This record gives sequence, C-alpha cells and structure tokens, in this order.
Amino acid sequence: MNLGNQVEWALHCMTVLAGMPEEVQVPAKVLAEFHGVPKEYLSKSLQLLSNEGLVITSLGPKGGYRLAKSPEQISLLEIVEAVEGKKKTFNCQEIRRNNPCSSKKSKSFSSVCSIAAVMYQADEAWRTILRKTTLADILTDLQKKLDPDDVAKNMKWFEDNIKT
Amino acid sequence: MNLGNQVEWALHCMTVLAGMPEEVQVPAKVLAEFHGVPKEYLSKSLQLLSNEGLVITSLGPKGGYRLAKSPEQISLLEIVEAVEGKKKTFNCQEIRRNNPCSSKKSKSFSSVCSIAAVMYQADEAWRTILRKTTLADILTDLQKKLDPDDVAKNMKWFEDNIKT
DNA sequence: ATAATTACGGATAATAATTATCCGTAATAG
DNA sequence: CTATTACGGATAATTATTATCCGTAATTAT
Repeated sequence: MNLGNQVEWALHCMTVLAGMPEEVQVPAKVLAEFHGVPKEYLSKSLQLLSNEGLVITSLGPKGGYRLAKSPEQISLLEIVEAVEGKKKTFNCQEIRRNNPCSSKKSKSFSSVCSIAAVMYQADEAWRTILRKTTLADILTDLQKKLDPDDVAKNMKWFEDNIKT
Repeated sequence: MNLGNQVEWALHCMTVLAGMPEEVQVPAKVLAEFHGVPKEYLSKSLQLLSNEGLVITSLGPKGGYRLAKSPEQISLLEIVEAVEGKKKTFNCQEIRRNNPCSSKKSKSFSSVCSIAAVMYQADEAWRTILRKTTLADILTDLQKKLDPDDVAKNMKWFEDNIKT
C-alpha cells in the first residue's frame, strides 16, 4: 500500500500556493520546475485539484493556479482525496460469502464483515489526522523550520519566474 | 492507495485458524477452498505469515497451518505487515530538495519535511488501530454476529475436509 | 521402500495501476 | 495576431499486483 507521487507533489504545490500573496497566479510550469518534477504529469494532479474546487485557474499569459480558499480552510485530506480518489484503503471483497457451506444470504452476513470493520476504522483514523491538519498548520510549521534566507530566495525566484 | 487482496485473505485465514482447536492443522488447500481464492497464490501469503512467525507449519499429510501464538497475542498489524511489508504508506521523495534556489544541504532541510511529518502521523494512526486490535477481538465480534448454525456447519465442513 | 500429501521457494506470465509524454482545443493577455 | 496558459484525450512506458507452474524436501501411512 503506497500513496502515489502525485499526492506528494500536490501537497507541496498547495503549500507553495498557500505561501503566496493571494492574487498571485502560479503556472504549472513554474511549480514543476520548482519541485523538479515533470510538468505534463504534474498538470494532471493540478487539474484534479481544480476539479475538486481547491484551486482557481486562469488561462493565457499571466494565467496559472491560486488557492480557492484560505489555507485555514483547506485540509490535507481534501488534497489527498482530490488526487488519490475517495476510495477506502481497504477494499473488502466479501470473501466470507465464498464460504462453501452457508448461503450467501445467511444472516451471518447481514452486518459488515468484522475484519473489514476494523480496517475501515483504521482507514478513518488515518483520514482524521489528514482532515484536521490544514495548509495553515503546514505553513506554521515551515515558518519554524525554514531558514528565512531560503524563504526570501524562494520568493525572489518565484517573482523572477512568474510572468507579470 | 489500496491494500492488496492478499491482506484480506491473510486476515480471514488467520481468523479461521484462531477459531480452530489449538492442535488442528489446516492445509492451504482447505483455506483456499473455504475462501474461494486461488490456492497457489494464497500459499504465498501463508508463507509470509510463516516467515514472520505468526503461524507454525508442518509438512506431509496431516500437515498445514496453525497459529504460533494465542489469538490475544496476534494483532492485525502483525498480519498486515507480514503480508504487505513494513514500509510507510507515504514514501517521501524529498522533492523539497529539488528547489532550484537553495542548497540541498540547507539547514531548512535538516528536520523532517513538514508534509511528510503529517503523513507519517496519519500512517501511525492507522497502524495504531491495527496494533491494538487482536484476532481475539475479531473472534469476539464474530461470535455476536454469526448464526450459530453457520458456525456449526463451518466446523463440520473443516472436519470433513481436513485429513486426520 | 513406496506412494501420497504437504510447505516452500524459484521462475515465469498475465493483468492492472502508476507514471509519463504528446497533442489538439479553447481562453486570455499583450 | 502571437505567445502563453489550462484542459482533456490518447497513448506509451514502467512498475506493481495477481496468478500459475514446477522442483525440492519433509512427513505420514501403507
């Protein structure tokens, strides 16, 4: 079980956007170059974020991506689910019903499989952490960890690379 | 992100073994038929469980699998990790280091990536649920849900299908 | 001894998911 | 009118998952 790279990329992109002044639009090309990932493929993730209404896009020169909501209002779960989909991490195949000696419709099977129930509970615990963490939390944490010089250099780099 | 079917199969097999009298050895063939899954492939999972010391095996006619510990002592996490491996669900690629305008060894990167930290926290929350749930808990839950008639039929079926 | 049955592990193949690229379309700014 | 951008469809390459096959060694009963 492994989350795809797209999730990591999307989370980092959203963090970058969260750190930008509100009105700035960052094109996919710039986000890709900043993170050292392939632009075409990253675009797919960004489009998924757009589909889910987490970012606002605009076309043409000066176009690009910006957050659709404030960082406080965007949870990591929304981002992960936008890119990865909303399916549970455990996909119960109901193999208990393959049991050769009781009817598939036995009342033994009327409630959710005991094993699946625990797996769903674990899945939900995972989601709960992601749901209660917002981009604002990430920014706060980064502020403590990042070298202010690096932050300044980054902002300068974005200024230089975004058409205005 | 999705757990493989092998995990589901292994969990069900371990549950079956947990419900057996201690001395009974259940062959892979019987476990596969009971769950309606391919025997050869299921064997791979069972061997992983064996490698991790969760089951004891014996060869020859009358051979098969039985639990290596009591159901109270076997957590679902052990089973999941035996089959799925112990890698975290989030595989941080450290793309922050691809940043074109700060050294890869900047002190900004000395602590764990803020995003990865949350993902690891979520991963750990998932594992915590699985770690604290044992096969005994599953059995208890099943006892409430299963039709006693079905249980009796199942035990009969295993008696008939296990060489003694 | 011999035959039947079992776990085990290596090799291989088939299928599905992930990762990645390419290109045409529509919108927008200068 | 040109350059630039997001978007989505099509396709390909790579990797992971699912599955099968077979030889070996151990064990049981005949």
